[in-house]
Amino acid sequence: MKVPKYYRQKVRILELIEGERPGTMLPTERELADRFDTSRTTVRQALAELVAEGRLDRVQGRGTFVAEPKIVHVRQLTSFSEDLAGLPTDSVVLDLRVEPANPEVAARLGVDAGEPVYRLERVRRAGSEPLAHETAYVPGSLPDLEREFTRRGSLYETLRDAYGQRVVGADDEVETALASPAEAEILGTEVGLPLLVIRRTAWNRDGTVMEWTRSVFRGDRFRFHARIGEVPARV
Amino acid sequence: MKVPKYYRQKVRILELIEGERPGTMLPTERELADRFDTSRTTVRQALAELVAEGRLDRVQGRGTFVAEPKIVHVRQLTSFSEDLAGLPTDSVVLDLRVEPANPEVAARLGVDAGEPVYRLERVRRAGSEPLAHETAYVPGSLPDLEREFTRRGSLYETLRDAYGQRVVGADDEVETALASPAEAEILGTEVGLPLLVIRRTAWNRDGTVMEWTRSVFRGDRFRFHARIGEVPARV
DNA sequence: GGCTAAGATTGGCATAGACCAATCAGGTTC
DNA sequence: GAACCTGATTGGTCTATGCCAATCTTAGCC
Repeated sequence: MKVPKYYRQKVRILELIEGERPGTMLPTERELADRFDTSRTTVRQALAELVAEGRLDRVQGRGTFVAEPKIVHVRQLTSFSEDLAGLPTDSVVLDLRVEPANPEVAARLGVDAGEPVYRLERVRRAGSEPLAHETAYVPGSLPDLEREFTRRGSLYETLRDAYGQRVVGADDEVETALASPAEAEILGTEVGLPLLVIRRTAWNRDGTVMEWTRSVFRGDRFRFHARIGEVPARV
Repeated sequence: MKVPKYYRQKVRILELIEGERPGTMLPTERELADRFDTSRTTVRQALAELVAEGRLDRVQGRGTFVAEPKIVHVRQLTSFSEDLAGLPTDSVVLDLRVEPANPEVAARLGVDAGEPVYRLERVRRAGSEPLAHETAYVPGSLPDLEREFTRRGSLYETLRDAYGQRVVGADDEVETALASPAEAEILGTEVGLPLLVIRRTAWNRDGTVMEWTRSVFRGDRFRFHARIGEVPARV
């Protein structure tokens, strides 16, 4: 099995930070290159993967540091509630408006292209750091949505309490992607880092699609939980 | 918003392959660098991300080609059946043996460290390409497991039919990771490409943990489905 | 004491180039 | 005709280097 040279440096760096507390500073890139007798380019490739895995943080002008472990568990996949396990959460609305459905949105929502739909764009935060960028599309007529939603904060709660629409099922599609410059900016991460993209279609009792949402999560900071079937008797 | 130069080349390459059929060959890296008036290094960085996203395939000595779209949908997250949607599937057993539980496995299975557990290592294939590498740990005493399992092929089916143990619930943890040389070799992919790692804990009616499995999927080829709640009335 | 300017340090980005390894096409040899 | 060799082509890996941008430290000044 061929092991690239940068990968061996990666292993050595892992040994170096083994047991170190988050926030501990690593030697500079130039020093690591010197110490490992290789080029700075190769060292940077090793560091880049460790950053992508959430093991290190790099800050221009300051240095490279041991990162906090991935601790945030999201149970987005498992329930219809919109909150996270444990951490205090808030969500910042970037945009809420009505617009004509583009072909993809129309297909997902089961309406005609061009039909007006609500578009809600948010940034979810856990603690103080950005967690996800979400864009939700909702069909139908929801008078005063902005006011009702602002009052409650939760989309599902608003749909249920203000409009009598209850989500009873959903289909999630999960895949990996890489951060574009726009996504990197919103999520406070770097271009090219791995993301988790989740597309959710949710329906009510009639089988009518109530919502289609595309969520983008930082892959280096978060981990997802999905519980299916019966809850264990103990625990 | 800062857009790195390689990212602009990435967009240009996407335009270049827009509408091209899978298998179409791109210009060589040296030619792209020349045409875009940049260095081969920068072009390669753009190509690397497109490969990681599953848009391109690169083969040393042959060239760079438009990849098949991510078509394989896996519904691992949604059910206890072990098969995939659509494609013919098989699984190759790499190893099946009894070994003492290491601390992590013991904690997940709820047994003491050092206790003997079954360890089943497989490669799942969809069509002819490797899909996932799975290592399952099963506690308890399952006499003749190898024979029973070989006869049926499915672990859940074997546990149910041969040992009267039925899985009624599971907890999945999903996160991104990067391919190690060993994983890249098994999955037929490249070192450093994004993967999806799913760790499943499954229990029976008593709440006893029956299985703990770590699965590693290629992020560039596959997409996951999870259905929760009620199935829609129509569709 | 507090502000500012200058310099050093650190990571970020892009380049040019050398050499290796796999592949393929064409010619040669048997 | 089949097998083999050879050279050209293509992607794979690594190096060395230059300059930019953010940050921190220090010295100087008021």
